[in-house]
Amino acid sequence: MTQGLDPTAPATEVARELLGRHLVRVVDGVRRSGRIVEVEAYVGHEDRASHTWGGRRTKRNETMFMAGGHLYVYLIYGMHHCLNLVTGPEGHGEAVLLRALEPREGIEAMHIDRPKARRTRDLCRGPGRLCAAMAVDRSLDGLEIGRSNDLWIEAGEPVQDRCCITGPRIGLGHTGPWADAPLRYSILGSPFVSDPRPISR
DNA sequence: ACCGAGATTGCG
DNA sequence: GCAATCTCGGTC
Repeated sequence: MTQGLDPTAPATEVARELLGRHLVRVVDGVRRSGRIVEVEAYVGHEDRASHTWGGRRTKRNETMFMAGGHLYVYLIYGMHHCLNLVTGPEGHGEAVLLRALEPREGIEAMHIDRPKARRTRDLCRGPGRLCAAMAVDRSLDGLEIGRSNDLWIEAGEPVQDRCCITGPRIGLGHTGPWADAPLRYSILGSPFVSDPRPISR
C-alpha cells in the first residue's frame, strides 16, 4: 500500500520520497487523490519545532511516538486539521507534515468539503485545506497508513533531484538557527505549493 | 484556574 | 489586520 516507501526511515528521507507520490483517500466509495507537492520534516525530540521536542509526551502527540507508518492528525488553532505521516522507529517522535497536494481525482467531492475554494489550485494548498479536501480529521489519528483501507499512498510520478527544492519550514518565525533548517521539501515550480515562486534562474 | 502562543485560514 | 477557538506549557 505504500509502494516501496519505508516509513521507518528518517523523516528527511521519507519527506523527499513522498514528493511526487499520490495520496489516496476513499470516502463513501468516492476516490480522492492528489500528487504530493509540499511536505515538512519534523525530526524528533531534538527539533524545537516538533511537538515531541524534549521528549515531551502528551495525550495529543502520543501517536507521534508510534512506529513509522502511523498517521498523526492534530487540530491546530482550534479549527484546522494537520495530517502527518509518522516516520522512524517507535519512540523517536518523528513525522512528515503533508502541506500541499495537486488535486487529481475526486475534485468534485473536494469542492463539496471546501465550499470556499473557488479554484482547483486552492483545494489542497496548505495543511488545513488539504485535510478538509481529503476529509481527514482526528478519527484517523493513530491509524496505520494503508491498513485502514481508506487512506494510502501510491507510486505517483517520481521527482528528479533537480526538481526538488528545500527551504525553511513555514510558520516558525526566525527565532533562531533551528527555525531556518531546510526541512521543507517542495516540487520546483509547482503552482500547488503554499508559497509558489516563479521558476527563476 | 487563567493566559498567551501556535506546523492556519478566510474575510475585511 | 484580525477572529475563529483546541492544546499545551508557564504562571498565579
